[in-house]
Amino acid sequence: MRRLKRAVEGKTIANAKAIHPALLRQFPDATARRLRQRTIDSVERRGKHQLLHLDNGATLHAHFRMNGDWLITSTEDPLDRFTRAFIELTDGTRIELQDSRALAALKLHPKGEDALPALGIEANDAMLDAPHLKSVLAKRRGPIKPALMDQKVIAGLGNIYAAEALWRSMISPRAVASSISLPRLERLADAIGFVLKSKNRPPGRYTDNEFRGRFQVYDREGEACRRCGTTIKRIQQAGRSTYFCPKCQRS
DNA sequence: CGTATCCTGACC
DNA sequence: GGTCAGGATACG
Repeated sequence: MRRLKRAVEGKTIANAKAIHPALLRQFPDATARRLRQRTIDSVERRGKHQLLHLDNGATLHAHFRMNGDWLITSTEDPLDRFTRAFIELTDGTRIELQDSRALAALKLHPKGEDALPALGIEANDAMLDAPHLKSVLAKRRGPIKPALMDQKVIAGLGNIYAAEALWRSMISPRAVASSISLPRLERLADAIGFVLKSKNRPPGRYTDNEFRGRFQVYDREGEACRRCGTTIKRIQQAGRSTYFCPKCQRS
């Protein structure tokens, strides 16, 4: 999002296009054409959502989902093999929505229309503390790990960092969300802040092989817990893999 | 609440 | 060929 911001803020769109059926459904040519000659006033992030605010009050909403990323290129460059949509600016900059699985969201919202779903507190907000967690988790019946990944509970936390935060705070991913004690929620809130700090996470994407194994539990099934040596386990929760240490993460 | 679904690619 | 993948949503 920061790279996007640097590349497009204050610039004017020359052309835009989706080039994959899944993207075209949400961003048809008629919509793409409406972006022409619009200036991008600002780029904003909310949770995992990116909002490009245009000079006519409309908002272009982008969400990478699983695999998405922005490629910043030039209009002279050939399109990347996995580019599913792109926006070209009048200065020759092109931003490509690179998304092999084509699961990303790209949608233009006219002025006045809400581009965002309901979202909880930002994962990196200093106001995210134990009392806040207590109140948003109070009426959840299920386990904590899926609750942490619910964007209405916390905006911006996903599968990796939910697992990392639970490992750091020594809380079982299966712990019932509503019945976690305040002291443990305090550890959890601190852990969320910690694991998201840039100095505590890999500088690249986790699939960039050189950055794997940089997590404490995520994707470490069968390896030794870095705290107690116990073998890291993988379970399924809400259809997603959860990695955790069965010994030092307690319910 | 969990599950199926949207997609394609990497890896076994 | 099967399994898994950083996410969200519609549905039961």
